[in-house]
This record gives sequence, structure tokens and C-alpha cells, in this order.
Amino acid sequence: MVINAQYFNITEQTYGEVNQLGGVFVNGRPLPNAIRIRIVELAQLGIRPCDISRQLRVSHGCVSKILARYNETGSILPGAIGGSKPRVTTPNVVKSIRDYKQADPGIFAWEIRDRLLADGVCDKYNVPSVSSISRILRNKIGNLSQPSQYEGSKPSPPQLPYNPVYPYSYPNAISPTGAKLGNPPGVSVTAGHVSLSRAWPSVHTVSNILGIRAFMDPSAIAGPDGYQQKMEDWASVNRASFPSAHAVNGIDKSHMEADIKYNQSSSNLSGYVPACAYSATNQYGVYGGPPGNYGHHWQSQGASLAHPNNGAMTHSSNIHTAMTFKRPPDVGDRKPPSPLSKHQHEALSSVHALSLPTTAS
DNA sequence: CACGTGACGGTTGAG
DNA sequence: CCCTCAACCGTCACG
Repeated sequence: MVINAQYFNITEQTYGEVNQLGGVFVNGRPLPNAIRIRIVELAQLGIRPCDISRQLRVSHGCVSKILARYNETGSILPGAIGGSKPRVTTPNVVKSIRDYKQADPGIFAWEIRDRLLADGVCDKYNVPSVSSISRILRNKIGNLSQPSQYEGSKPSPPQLPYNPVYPYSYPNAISPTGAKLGNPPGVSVTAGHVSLSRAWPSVHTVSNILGIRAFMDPSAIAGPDGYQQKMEDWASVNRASFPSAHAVNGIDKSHMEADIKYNQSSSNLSGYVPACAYSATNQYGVYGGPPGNYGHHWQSQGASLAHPNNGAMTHSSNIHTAMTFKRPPDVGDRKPPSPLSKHQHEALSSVHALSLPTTAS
């Protein structure tokens, strides 16, 4: 919608807010993927969450959350925002209900429910409630005599049962959603692209847009290096850091389109932009944030980046060793609080070309 | 001091 | 279209 317009508006007015650490964020919206990636990267390098928080100027709660999610799901992407959960009354389920009803017109809703479970049409997590079944009988099936619409359309793509439980379907990417993840250009993918590319105009852009120049401007702030760096970070995020990011993704996503998403970044953000027409609408454009999965759905994210397991660093070839991004979560250990040595820092910086000030506090 | 957690105010998008 | 609702977001404050 507003796409460009929005952008402009933004420029004028500032969309973001500044947190206690001086970082810029957009309330209600996820952090840009670049920052998310950065958080994970730094953590992988052994940098403590508190330091990451200070360095990137992201609240520790957020850092904690992102890292926890990453360790758990292997994805750095935010969850799908908005929309509704996948309906339990999928065409397949409706069809089954209809079949049961046809076979036994006197069947009760609760009996249907039991049968859905017994037949494996649904599992305990996605089986419709009795009331839902009643509604289906009444509204969708109603007259058995008539061919239901469903039938006609019979869309039923092979639908697997949803996994409401796990919004992140990361597991094998098999999930219905998962499947889609990979391929469909649509959503998630796009989002990813978007995020990177367009999302991140450039630090400067961002700052300007947000009107927070002050923060970033060292002179203005007089702050410790931190500030300055911050700028860099954002900038770097956009650019330099990307490579790494990309690495990250690369890893994870192995199968997913993910590659695209992040990879590009290193090469150049702009490339992918087109893909997503979508996000434009989002503030992201403005924010710089990536819509990530946003637009989309449930599944998309699930797969998200990839997770550790498969991860396999497919692309990693290029990646700097430093980033062993994703190790299997099990390994768990997100690094011990060990103080990362400066050494590590150096490594990191070199990798990303960032200078990490380690929050020298 | 580090960090996990939940309240809070916000956005999003399917239905 | 507009509204509702439920999901997610990041920040903040508390423990």
C-alpha cells in the first residue's frame, strides 16, 4: 500500500523508538533480521548475552529470547505475526466428517471426534471440538445429499495434520508448511528477501528515517564508542555483516530458500528486493526490518532458517569458520559464559569487519 | 551483575 | 470494507 509513500512518511516522521540502551526499535515489530543474525553470531562466538545486548543495543530480554529460540528451533526468524492459526477444519477433516456422517447419519459429533482421532485424520492437538464438528455438520455438510463444495473443490492437497503445537515447524521441514517453505516463492521467502534487501536501506538511511540521528551521531551524543559503533552496527548489519549472516542462513536453511534470503545480503542487498513486493507495505521497509516471515504464516517460519540439525552448512563453505553457526541445539550449550577472549572478538570483527567494542564498560 | 520471565503496549493478518 | 481476535513483537522491570 503505502509503500513508498510510507517510506517517505517515515522519513519525515520517525517511526522508531529508542530503548534504554539507545537502540532503535519499532514497537510491535520484530528486530531486523540482520540484527537477529548478529545476535546469534555473536553468541556463537562466545560473547555473553549481556554484552551482545549492550553492543547491539537490544534489550537483554530480547537477546535472551532470540537466542533461546534459536537454540530451540534453529531459527533466528521471528514468529509469524498476525493472521489466524491454521484451521483445524481443513478440507480433509471436513471430508472425513462428511464421510462419517454419510456412513452413519445418526452419528454424534463426539463420535465423529473420536473417529477422527482413531483414524488418524487428526491428532489430539488439531482435532476439532465437538462444537466445531457440529458446526461443520450444520454449515458445511448440512445436506448430505448435496455434493459439498469441498468435494467439488476437493482441494485437499495432501494436507498433513497441522502442528499447532509447533508453530515452528522446523523439525523436518516436512510439515506441510515446511514443505512449502522451501519452495514457494511466496511468502516466507520473499519476506526474507525483503528483509534483507530493502529492509535495510543503510544505517544512515535508517537513522535519517527514524530521525534518530542524534543517537547515532557520535558527536551529538558524545557517547562512548558505543554509539558510534552502533551506527556501524546498523550499517554493518546492512552490509558488511551480512556476509556472515548469510553464512548463517546458508547453514540453516539448507533446503529452504533461505539461501536466497540471506545470502544475497552479502553480495548485495538490492538484488532480492524485487522479490518481495510484499513487504513494502510493512514498515519494515522503513524500519529496515525484514519482514521475515511475516507475512506469512505459520509455516513459513517454521522452517525458517534452518536449523541446526540439518543445517549442515551447505554453503558454509565460504563461511568463515568462525561462524559455526548452528550447531545442533542439543549441543546446547550456548557457550559458557566464558569470557570471550579478545581473541574471539578479533575473530569476530575480522569476520564481519565489525569492530566490536565489547562494551567496554 | 547476568539473565529468565511476564506484563505491557504495540502490529499484523486471517476470518 | 471494517471489526475481531489471536498470534507475535521488543522493551521494561522484577526477581
